[in-house]
Formats: sequence, structure tokens, C-alpha cells
Amino acid sequence: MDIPKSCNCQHCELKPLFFDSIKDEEFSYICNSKHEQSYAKGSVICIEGEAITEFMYLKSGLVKIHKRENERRDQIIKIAKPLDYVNLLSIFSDNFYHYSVTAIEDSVVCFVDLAVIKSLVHTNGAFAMGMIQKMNRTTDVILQTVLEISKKNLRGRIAYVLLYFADQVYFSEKFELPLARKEIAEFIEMTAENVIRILSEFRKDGIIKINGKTIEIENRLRLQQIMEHG
Amino acid sequence: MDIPKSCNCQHCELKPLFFDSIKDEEFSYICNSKHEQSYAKGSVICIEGEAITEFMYLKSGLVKIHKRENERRDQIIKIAKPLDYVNLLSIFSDNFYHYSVTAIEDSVVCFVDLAVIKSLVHTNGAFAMGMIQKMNRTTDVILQTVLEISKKNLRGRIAYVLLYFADQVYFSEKFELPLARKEIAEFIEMTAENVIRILSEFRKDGIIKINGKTIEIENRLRLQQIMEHG
DNA sequence: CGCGGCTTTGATGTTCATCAAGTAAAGTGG
DNA sequence: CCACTTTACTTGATGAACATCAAAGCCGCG
Repeated sequence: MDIPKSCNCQHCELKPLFFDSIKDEEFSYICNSKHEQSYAKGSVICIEGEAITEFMYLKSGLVKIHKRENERRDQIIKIAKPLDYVNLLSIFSDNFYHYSVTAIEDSVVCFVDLAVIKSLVHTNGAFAMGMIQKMNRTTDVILQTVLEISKKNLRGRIAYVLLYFADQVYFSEKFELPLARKEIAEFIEMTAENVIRILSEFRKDGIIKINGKTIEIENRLRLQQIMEHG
Repeated sequence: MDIPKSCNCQHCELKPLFFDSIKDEEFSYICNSKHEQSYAKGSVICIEGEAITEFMYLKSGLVKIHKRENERRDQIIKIAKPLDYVNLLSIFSDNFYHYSVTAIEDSVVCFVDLAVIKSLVHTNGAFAMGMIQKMNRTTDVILQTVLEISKKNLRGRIAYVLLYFADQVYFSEKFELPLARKEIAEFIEMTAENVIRILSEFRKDGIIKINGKTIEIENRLRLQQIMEHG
């Protein structure tokens, strides 16, 4: 074994995600080039337009992937958690990021030199195949989500977001929204005013409880109906 | 050389797109497993939900990639021409198509057994890398287009479609729309009535001429302004 | 010739963005 | 720690943009 004792990658919970198919001797290669970094909530991990030099994936926390539309508006493409965020979107298609990534909760990101990854794609077919699959799935999900959201009406979109956080992120009927009202609006293509209006509406109808950023789902069935049929 | 005389793939104009990096001995492998098929305008090339068994790319013609939303409405994801249509969207992420493909002009499609492609990914790193790049670019473009369209108003969307056909497909100010009004609506997320209404508006304003499915752009500058600022 | 699908136009109502104004919360400097 | 400023949140009123409904003309096809 060539792996330095300091390297804990072999036991990383995220190893199976990507690096299952690589051999031990290749592994030290990755392990030596990797580094981790913490980001406080709100801090920027990468900015669209920057050069892409590293392959990165989220170890813990929550991030938003977004794109500047104009001076006063961002478009959020995806909210991502560990295991589903890896910067696969443009890393092989261009030398520059097409999207920014910002932590919306305290997060830890692991970086691996992109050249190392590329060389692995060249030399290890199984790894390449895994990469392609992961990439394909990631973009499939994003595209499907964007299309799905865009065809709902505003109430349906809000219901979607609330259920998304409850079911996919926090696994609880009660949670703290990691996004400001305005950011929610940027995610589901509407205005901040209407986000608030509809949240209040849901509150009056007894569908949810609101306390600042804390949301509690009270009538899940109703919320699901709204999500599906407006 | 192992390549059968009947195989013209070596001189195929689309060879550089994908198969530039493969060796001659691998080439006969592809060539033997490939077959071509013609599709008349309107005929279906593949249907969402079907098993994916082949890698395919468009040799000539024009297709729409679409997805059933409900009984009476389709969503068109992309209009694709040779060189930009290759079914990369879900082929590695799932065993079933997520989208349907239908010819909107007479088209010819070339098929290669998917297992052959997959084995090449495993054994030929440069090929894998090329595949990843192409895939990344394809999805980048689709996602960007969907987002771009969704933030325009209706007039902007119609302007976008007209300029798209003029500049990207037919390379002419005068062309025949390959899509029905309703299909245009399905592409840019609006109703068929409004497609017609806005086309008529453009006609009255002297921006375009309309004769059935034939469109002629008369005031390109104005059209571009509308596309950008609504 | 007549039928069904595609196209066109008009009238109507709903949905949503925008504007305005006020309140609460959070950060900033003395 | 308090006054101050700024930023986030909330509600209401208004108008514009867009979908829906209805009806009629057109065209190709059996």
C-alpha cells in the first residue's frame, strides 16, 4: 500500500460515489492531491467565469448552484446536499465555470486536482464510465426539475419547495429554511412578494406554521395536492 | 486494415465528432454493428420509456426531442440538427429513454450498438473523454436554452424561435417552419393561440412576412431587440 | 363533398409582477 | 448598549401579461 497514513480517503463515506473503481495505487495519487475546505453559510465557493482547476464535491452542508441573470437577480439552478453535489456541470465542457456555488449552510468541500481526475478518466475505463453515469444523472435531474417547476403555478411551486426541503433535505415536517424569501423566489422563478403572499396564504389555510425562517408542515396531504394540481 | 469494403464510416462526415480518437482496429468493430435508417417527417424515432439499446446520431434532417407532459400537451426540449443531435441525454444514466425523438423533417439516423460504445469507453480513454465533453456541452446548451427562454416574455420567445431557425438551422432570412404553431408553443412554453397572435403582430409591424408555414424576416434588427428586451 | 385538424381572431377572466408603504429584524458605529 | 442605518419581510392596490373559451375560416384528405 502506497497510501500515506494521514490520508483518510479510503474510509471516506463519499468514496463509493466516485472512487469505487479505482485501484489502490491510483488512490494515493488522488489522496495526495486533495484538500478540504470549510465554508461558512453565505460564503462563496466558486464564481461563474472563474477557471476550473479542481474537481470538487460537497462533504457536508448545503449549497446553491446559481447563475447571475442581471445586476439585481440571480437564478438558482439547484439546491444540493452531500452526495448530490459534485461540480459536473461544465468541468469537461469548458475551462470556466458556468455557474456559481454558494454555501447556504456551513459546508465542507473536498477538492481534487482536475488534471488528476482527467488522467484517471483516460487510464481507468470503469472510472470513466462511473463518471459519465453520475454526470448524466445529475443533469437529468436538474433539467427535469427546472421543467417541472416551470409548469406549475405559483402555489404549486411553493408547495414543491416546502416538500423538497422536508423530504429531500431535512427529513422532517419542521425545519429552518436555509434560503431567504428572495432566494426562494430565485429558485422557483417568481417574485419575493409572491413567495411571502403564498406562504401567508398557506398559513391562514392551516397548511403550514411559520415562525421567521422556521416552517412546520401541518397538512401534508393538502400540500401535495397543491404541488401536483396547483 | 480490418475494415470491410462496404463500410464508408471512415469517410463519414460525422466521424470526427466522436470517433476521431479510436484506432483502426476498433473501427471495424463499430462499423460492423452500425446501421442506418430513414424517417419521414413526422415519424417517431424513439419513445420515452423504451429500452435504450443503441447509441444514435442524426446524419441528416431535423428532429425534436420532447417529453409528454400530459394527454394533450408535449414539452419540446430541443430542436436538433445533424452534429448536434446525439442521444446523450440519458443513455448512460438509465436503461430507458427519458425523452422521445420525432423527425420534423425527413431524417436519417445512424445507430451503433450501445454495448459497443460502452466497451469503447472502458478501453479507450481518449474516446471516453471525448464522450464526456460532448455530453457536457450538450446538456449545458439545453439547460441554458431552457432557462433563457423561460425568462423572456412571449414576444421575446417568438423572436428567439424565428432567429433560431434563421441563424442556426436554415441560414436564411426566409424559411419554412418545420413546426406547427402548437409545436412552437410546446417548445417555448406558451399557448398556440398566442404564438399566432404574436406572429400576426410581427407581420402587422412589418417585422416578418408570413405565408402559411413560410416565414421571411424583414426587420432583423427589430427582431433581435425584441428577443433581448421583450 | 364533407369531415377533422390546423389556423386565426376576438372577448373575457385569472394570474402574476410591479409599485408603494409600512413593520420587524439585524447589523454598525459611537 | 443604544441610536442609527440598512436589509429582510409583509400587506395592499393596481395594471399588464397571458391563458382560456368560443367561433369562424381554411386546407388537405378520404
